[in-house]
Amino acid sequence: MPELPEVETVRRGLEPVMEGRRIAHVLQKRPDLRFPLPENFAKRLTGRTVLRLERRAKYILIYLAAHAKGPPQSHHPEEVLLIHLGMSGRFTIWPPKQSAKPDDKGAGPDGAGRHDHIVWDMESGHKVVYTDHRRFGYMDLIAADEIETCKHLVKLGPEPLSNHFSAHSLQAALQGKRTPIKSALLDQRVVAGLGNIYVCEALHRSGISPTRQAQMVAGKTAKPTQRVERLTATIRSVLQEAIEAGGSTLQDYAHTDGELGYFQHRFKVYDREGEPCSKSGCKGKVARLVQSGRSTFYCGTCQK
DNA sequence: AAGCGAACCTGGCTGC
DNA sequence: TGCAGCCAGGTTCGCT
Repeated sequence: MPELPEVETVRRGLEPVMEGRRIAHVLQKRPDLRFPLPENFAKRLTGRTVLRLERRAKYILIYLAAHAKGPPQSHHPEEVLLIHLGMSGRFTIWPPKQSAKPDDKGAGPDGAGRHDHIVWDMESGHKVVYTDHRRFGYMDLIAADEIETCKHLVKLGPEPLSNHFSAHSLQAALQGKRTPIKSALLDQRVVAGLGNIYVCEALHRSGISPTRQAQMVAGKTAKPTQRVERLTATIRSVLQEAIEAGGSTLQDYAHTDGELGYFQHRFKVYDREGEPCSKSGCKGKVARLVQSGRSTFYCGTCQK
């Protein structure tokens, strides 16, 4: 599920519980997620203070202080805990002393749920539980001065909400690509953080057919085409609006069950096969097709 | 070299 | 109710 807006929402949800706080205890229930967890993973996190939480594309980056507070321990360098949520990774925050029962998705306050894999006990008494039933998620520990060049991040394209992403950069990235624009936008080297949902949404909003070849969207000159201009703007607005929608769900997370990131707002085309197109004035209806093994939802009438 | 399908793993839903 | 088959929001690998 998690694309850039969901990952950002999770990051914001973890921040108040983790930033500036110490990890008092780590429970690691299995040696691997998608990949093996780092050597001595639990030990290396225990006692470390979280400096700040950042996000790059779909990765959460948790910066850990160089030295543990309290009793002297080994002198760790400053490190970054890098987290990818895969398809089904999620975090749940359990406030201190809550004697809650496991929720209906199998997560429990003590990490007792069937797919609860990692539990961080913060010094404040909060528990942060990582649950991932498909186990496509992963975590790694990277020296802070190597984070930008580490294997996970080094090939990523521009961050879509930053100044590094522009009609000009997108134009250049799409040129010469014969693959459909839908597939090109899923390529994290072209622009980082989009997934299947937001690619469908951005293409719909910009009126571009998902089957159009990337190189035909971009044209041959350095000057961005109108389609690329529109696409750049809609990628930004679709993501920005989704982050705002996610932010509003965070405000009452304490109200609910502490689960982060799973705001379900309805999308304009995604998963709406057969419904009328929502674009004003358009009489088309939403169709579904499969491109490189993934569902694409689009309107054949207003997307050209 | 680019681009596509399969694989990774588990669970939920649909239809017979 | 049971069960086979299909589907899932991501990434990587291996083949053409």
